[in-house]
Amino acid sequence: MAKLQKSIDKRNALVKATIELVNNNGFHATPMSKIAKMANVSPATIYLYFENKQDLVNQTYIDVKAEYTNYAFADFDPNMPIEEGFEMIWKRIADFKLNECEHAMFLAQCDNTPMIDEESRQEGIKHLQPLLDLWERGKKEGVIKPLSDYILYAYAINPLSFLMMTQKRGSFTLDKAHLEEAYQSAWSSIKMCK
Amino acid sequence: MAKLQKSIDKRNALVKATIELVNNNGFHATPMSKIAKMANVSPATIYLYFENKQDLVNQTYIDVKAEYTNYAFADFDPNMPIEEGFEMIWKRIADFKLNECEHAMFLAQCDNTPMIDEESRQEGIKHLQPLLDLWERGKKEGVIKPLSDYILYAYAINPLSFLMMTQKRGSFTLDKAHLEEAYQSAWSSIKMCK
DNA sequence: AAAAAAAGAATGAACGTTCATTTTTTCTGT
DNA sequence: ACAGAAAAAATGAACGTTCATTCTTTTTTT
Repeated sequence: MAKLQKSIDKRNALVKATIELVNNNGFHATPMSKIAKMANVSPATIYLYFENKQDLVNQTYIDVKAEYTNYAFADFDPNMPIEEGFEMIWKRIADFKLNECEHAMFLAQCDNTPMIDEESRQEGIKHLQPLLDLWERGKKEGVIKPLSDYILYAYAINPLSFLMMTQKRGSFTLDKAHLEEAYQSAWSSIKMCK
Repeated sequence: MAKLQKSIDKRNALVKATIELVNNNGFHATPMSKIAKMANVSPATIYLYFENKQDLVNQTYIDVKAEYTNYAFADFDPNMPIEEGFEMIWKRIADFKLNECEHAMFLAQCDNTPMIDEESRQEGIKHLQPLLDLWERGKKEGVIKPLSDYILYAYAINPLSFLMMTQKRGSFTLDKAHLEEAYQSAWSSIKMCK
């Protein structure tokens, strides 16, 4: 176990360094040598844990995506009432984007860039299923508008990425009150009107 | 004029090649030599038109951003009624993201990446003023929710970027009906409820 | 003929990756 | 429990390649 533990620590340090450097400099300006230095490791050691640079960034993406969805669904129970479940998930996602914003920024960069392999991208999407299931149920119950999942995501969830990004750029800070406003906008854009 | 024209043609070809290559391969995988080849120009010639690679990508960004806002506000008149003006701008933006989606994708990539200088980013934001002015007027008239411009943009405009991206990835196509639904979601997320 | 624009080849630096070696960990027999 | 052999992990230096940029020459325009 001691041996395995050490390996995991090193792998995590490499993933962490990748996130930080890609966030600050972009993929195009983060050489393996810098990643190694930041993780306190020799460049050659990276290749004991990852096949090559592409594999490192793919695996980092999948790791962070999994962390994101675990965080989002941590307290969620598929039997909850629709609105309650949605609010819980939405607020967990908002928390993630604000508290773990290094990780959220990394995902935003990956999602708009050809820097991740298509295969890893697909892998990352899978974990979102509970939210899609909730929407499906909501549509059947007549609580959620009968729109494509993509449109629902675009209006209910994706705006948080934009807000996180502008906040990170310093032009604007998202306080408690803003967050409640944003939640109301999100919910009202997907709920069935009475 | 012949000379000037020729120069402009060459500059445009370089900008166009940059957009196409960065879209398909990412900034990290588009060398100057490929840009030159695609523009039918020697690598050395790039440096007659641009200081260096960073300058080329900054200028490309500003060019595309200006094209975007020109397109968005082409038929807009600041004296229009709020809702009519918003609908016009929104639909022009939607058109741009669907018809000029190479350019829209390039902007999406730039906006979530540290590949553009902060100065050029600021330069690109300026042209959005007419929309902010419209919202300001809407808030005064009690037609638009009194929210921060960033939140309004996040819910009313930004979802289009996400939809364009997923459409480009082929998972989904945004038809006329979808577009009308999306517009209704956008408007209902920012309009004052009666 | 002079000036400007463009070209291809050249340059030095930086990159991703691998190689030969050293260090650390694990295993074995006593 | 422990010496020491075997295996595994880690390293720094080195390799070949590719890159952004520049230099010198050629071509085109004035």
